[in-house]
Amino acid sequence: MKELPKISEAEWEVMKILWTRSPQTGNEVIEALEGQMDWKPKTVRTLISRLLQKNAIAFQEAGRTYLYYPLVSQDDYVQTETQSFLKRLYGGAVKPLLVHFLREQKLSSDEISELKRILDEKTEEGPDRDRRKDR
Amino acid sequence: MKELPKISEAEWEVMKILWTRSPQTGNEVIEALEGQMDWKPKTVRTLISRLLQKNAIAFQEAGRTYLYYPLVSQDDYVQTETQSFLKRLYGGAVKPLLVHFLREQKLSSDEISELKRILDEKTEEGPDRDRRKDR
DNA sequence: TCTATAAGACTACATGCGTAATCCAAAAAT
DNA sequence: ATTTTTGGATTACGCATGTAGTCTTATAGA
Repeated sequence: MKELPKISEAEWEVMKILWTRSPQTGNEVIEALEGQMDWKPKTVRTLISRLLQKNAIAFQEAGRTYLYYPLVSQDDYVQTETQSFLKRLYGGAVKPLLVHFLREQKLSSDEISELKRILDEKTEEGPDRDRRKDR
Repeated sequence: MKELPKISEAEWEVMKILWTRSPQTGNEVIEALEGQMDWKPKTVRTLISRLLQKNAIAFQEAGRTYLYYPLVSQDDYVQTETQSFLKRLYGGAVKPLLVHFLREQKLSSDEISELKRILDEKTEEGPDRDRRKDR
């Protein structure tokens, strides 16, 4: 697995914009964030520059301006971040977190059904079979 | 809910030590982290000082030295951090995270059973009842 | 009693981050 | 052709963080 660049919280907002649609010009990104983040345009451009340096995004030139697009997938990111989050707070153990959430969170009956269904699938699959290679 | 001080990653390691046992002297904390974190003693003391400033911990004087203890509970912390993590990565929606984990993670059959049991409890409880006051 | 030690206080310094402003060159407007 | 505008590049600056080192003062040892 390649090294994913560290994306800060503010940078993350920019990434989200580019993940939902890309490529986009700087101005488009700025507009998309407007009203939502209360950042000056220059601030957004700074974030874009930093994401470029980190190789989290890239651009194609389109005449006088650039069209930016992500180089890392949101999925990879969420995956990695979640992993390190878990490690930090729950010592890497997933179950305590799951228990915590299943207990604490409001879930609709539909959601509960869906979760149960997923658990059922896992049961059938054979819970203790060697699944090392399955992803 | 009171404002929890922000605890950095390095500081978190110190907190973990104090959460598992307290109060402890600086040296005890330093020893506890030794071999585990590869920090110079002074580094640990800096972290302790910062945690003091942030009111994350406090101390009682014990003769020539201090006995440190946490002022915030690990539970509160994990709770808050998890909340903001979720908001950041999953837009606050718990279900996608649960789905993600139930799918991706290795869980033993025992664990699966336990999770199902918890879901069953929630079902009985009446999924859409107003549970605002239940914690 | 004088001195060495060591705990805690204070200082240090590079890097990352949030939050921009200024500079520069090319395109657009006049 | 000259001026204005505007994207993008560069620079700014304070605070947090990781990672310590130095200073000070009160005990513990000689």
